[in-house]
Amino acid sequence: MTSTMGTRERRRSEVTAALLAAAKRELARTGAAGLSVRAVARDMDMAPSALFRYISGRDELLTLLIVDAYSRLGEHVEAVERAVPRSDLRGRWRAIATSFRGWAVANPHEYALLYGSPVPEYKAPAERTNPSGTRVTNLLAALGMEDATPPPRPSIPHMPDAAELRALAVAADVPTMDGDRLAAGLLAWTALVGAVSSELFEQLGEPVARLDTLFDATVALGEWLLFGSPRDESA
Amino acid sequence: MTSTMGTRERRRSEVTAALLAAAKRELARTGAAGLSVRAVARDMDMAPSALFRYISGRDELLTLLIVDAYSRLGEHVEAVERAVPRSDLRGRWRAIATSFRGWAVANPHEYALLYGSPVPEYKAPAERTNPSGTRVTNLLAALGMEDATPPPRPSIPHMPDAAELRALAVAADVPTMDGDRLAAGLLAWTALVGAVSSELFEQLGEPVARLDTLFDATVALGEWLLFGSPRDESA
DNA sequence: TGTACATCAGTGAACGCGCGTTCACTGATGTAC
DNA sequence: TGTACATCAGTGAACGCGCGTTCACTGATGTAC
Repeated sequence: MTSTMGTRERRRSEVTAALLAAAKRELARTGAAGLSVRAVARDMDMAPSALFRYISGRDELLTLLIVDAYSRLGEHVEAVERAVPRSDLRGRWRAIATSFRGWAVANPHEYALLYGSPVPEYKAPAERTNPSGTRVTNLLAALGMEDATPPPRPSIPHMPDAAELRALAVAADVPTMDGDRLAAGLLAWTALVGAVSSELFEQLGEPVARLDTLFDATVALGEWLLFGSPRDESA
Repeated sequence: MTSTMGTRERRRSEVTAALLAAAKRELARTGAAGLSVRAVARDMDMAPSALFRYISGRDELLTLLIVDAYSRLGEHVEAVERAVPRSDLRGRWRAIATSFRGWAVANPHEYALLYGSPVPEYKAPAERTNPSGTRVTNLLAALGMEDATPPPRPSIPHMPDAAELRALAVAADVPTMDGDRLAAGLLAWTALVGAVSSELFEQLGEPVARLDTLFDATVALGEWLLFGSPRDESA
């Protein structure tokens, strides 16, 4: 009988959806640090106290927003990546990187919530944020696992030694991935985050405002880290 | 007669210093978003209204903190870099990168203020933050200018074409630097920021908590971007 | 050196504001018979 | 189908709080003669 919903049940899910929508509008307006229960209530034309029937407090509002943002980001990146032929590993990386940036630029406050400074006095509950929070990096991990060829790229000098990398692979939950490839993936990922954060948080100053070029270079760098020079493929 | 200061003048500079010190304590305690004039006054055992003799309002408090943080970061990185022999360009890069991270880890809230999400409703006045805000990147730029050898490293595939890079060099205020080197410097820089932000903002999840290894790899990557493989030097 | 006046630092009360959260309430929806 | 009671959603007033900023004030420091 879950197909027919009573008035109450239907209304409850409607209000829950409206609450999330209003919270997202508020987030886009003021950013995470300024988010307030009362402002969300105002946006919904409801009494502030009413929201406590749906959330336990301000912290849960933040958690809701984080989970939603991770989910929408994951959805977006997955969809773009899915459109690339499975065998085109390099293209899949490029799709991940560019769609990640695209979403961030379109949703700057959400991006800041996920990848910017932590909100003071708030600690996200890992058991709720983890499932959606790892979707993008999971795509990267899958890429690394599918690439069956032995590490093809010239080793970066002074790369941490194999033992440490093996320990890292185990710790990162991909114990069968070889260490070099894992390190390459993590490097590509942090470089990507750094490029997007630098762009969005406006740290590079006006001169470098048009960053498409720099971003292209970041994508190329990641591709090289993951798969080596294209020339190497024929070899 | 600037050598002798009257009671007023001396007291004024004492209080100004105490104000900055108190603001820094508050920043370390609550983070930038929660910073308040009243809390700083409380820390100084003064009436909140008294502070308005020294600052124009909350925004100036933030500006003061930003300038101070950039200055101390710059001081720290410059000091460490200065201790490396001028001819050891690779060592100078490594000194910049590791001391940058070291300062960030020791001063997480300051780092977040400079390189994390922007504070909502606050726009830093560029004319005040620029001089100190560019000290670290200036060190990098100097490094690039001193390295007289032609771009020694294997070109990263799909690197943006020369014309775009030339435009970027002009825009970035180092018109005489060749484009490849500039792109390499910017990549190394954003990768560094990404590695440090990922670590400090705890985005990589518990498993990868011990990140020394990953950071070493980031430094190695930057070195390779800037100077190529060590083998190339003999060639 | 002494006096009269001007400048300035710091106080304390007050302003209006928005915040998170609690609580007794009313009216509508659901359930048992 | 109709009635009696239970459950639940939403209201509105209230709580105590911290915030930024203004303002009239007092008492100390500096200046002119």
